[in-house]
Amino acid sequence: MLDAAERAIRRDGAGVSIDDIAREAGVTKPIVYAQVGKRTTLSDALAQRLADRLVEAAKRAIKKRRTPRTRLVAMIRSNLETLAEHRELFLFVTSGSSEDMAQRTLYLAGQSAKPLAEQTAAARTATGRDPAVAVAWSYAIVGMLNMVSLWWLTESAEPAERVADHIAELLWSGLGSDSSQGPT
Amino acid sequence: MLDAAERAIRRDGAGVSIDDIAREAGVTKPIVYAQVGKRTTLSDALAQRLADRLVEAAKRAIKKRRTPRTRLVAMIRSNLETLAEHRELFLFVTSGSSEDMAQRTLYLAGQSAKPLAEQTAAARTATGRDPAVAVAWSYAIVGMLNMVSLWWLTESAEPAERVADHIAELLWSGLGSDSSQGPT
DNA sequence: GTCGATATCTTACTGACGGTAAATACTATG
DNA sequence: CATAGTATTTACCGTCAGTAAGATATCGAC
Repeated sequence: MLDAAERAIRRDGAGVSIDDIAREAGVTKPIVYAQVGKRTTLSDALAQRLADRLVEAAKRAIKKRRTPRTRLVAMIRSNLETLAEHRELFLFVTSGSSEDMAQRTLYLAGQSAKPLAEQTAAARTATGRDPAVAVAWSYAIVGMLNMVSLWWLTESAEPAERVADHIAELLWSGLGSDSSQGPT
Repeated sequence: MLDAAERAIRRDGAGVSIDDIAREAGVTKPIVYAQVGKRTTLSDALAQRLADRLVEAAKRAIKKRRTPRTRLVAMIRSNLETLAEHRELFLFVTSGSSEDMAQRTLYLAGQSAKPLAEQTAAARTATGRDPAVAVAWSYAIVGMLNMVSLWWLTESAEPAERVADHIAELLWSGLGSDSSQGPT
């Protein structure tokens, strides 16, 4: 059923109607409602699947790399490519009106961010630094990746590799690595 | 008229209907359509205003600071507080279904990001480094700020000051400042 | 095999909303 | 007062989320 929903989204775009999804699943609307609840519930479930895939792909991607820096590049690139593969699904789960979208976006972000946060907290604790930044950092990184992905998917012609390199440099070395610059 | 729309959004939330906006403006629906066009046009116009305010507030905030690093903290904090002040408006312009929301989110981001991008490019050119990263970095930073703001507005109880400090540290020094960590 | 009960699916409906066309009130000019 | 033209409203259409009532199938009892 969720698979059918994904097929319908892939075919008809993020603005697909429940009726379309039902048709794609070979049933009628009330069946969809009985199985997955209202639209927001469906979105939540699909967001969960997407988050799982992102985390899964990231894990697979960084397994081959050895240094933290190359792992970072691999993770970013994996994120770009996974979202490119599920473009409409990504738009579907991040759309939806008002309060609800905020909740779901945060949930999606939170799922992706949790591994990052745990590890960042552990690493900082291990080196005797404040782990309190971990949660904020995780959301920051996920938000960054989401926006960059959206931009890359929609407006950029650069290869994923290049974009991933750029973002990794920012994320790894920061703006301060050249001390003469900063926001004006 | 746009002011009335903002009042309606503030009062009734991001899911406000055009009829509500018209009522708030003391007119009827077709007048709204005649003056600002369809819902997406309205959203675009309000996104522009919000972007202007963000840039304006950021400029004001960093004027008092001297070092790049403190300017960065001030900019982030200004972003958090400005979006907190316009929470519902922020949710309104970043919602909306499907393809359309992507366009507008990118536009909003692009507006906020433009000053950042120009300056980053200039600074990097001045120090003999590749300025090609500038555009990607701008979107990255804006996405980061948006997500952190959303999280902070919705789920965090920490003061803006602390969050701004955390994010500034990430953005200024990067993940690599302690070389033992990195994504797993 | 037939009848009745229960679970399952579908058709049909409601309410809300975005967007627009037709109707109406208003104003200016002769 | 009449008429032309404009501003505004009322009334409408199509679409869609969500649900209730009706139809159909399944299964047990006799």
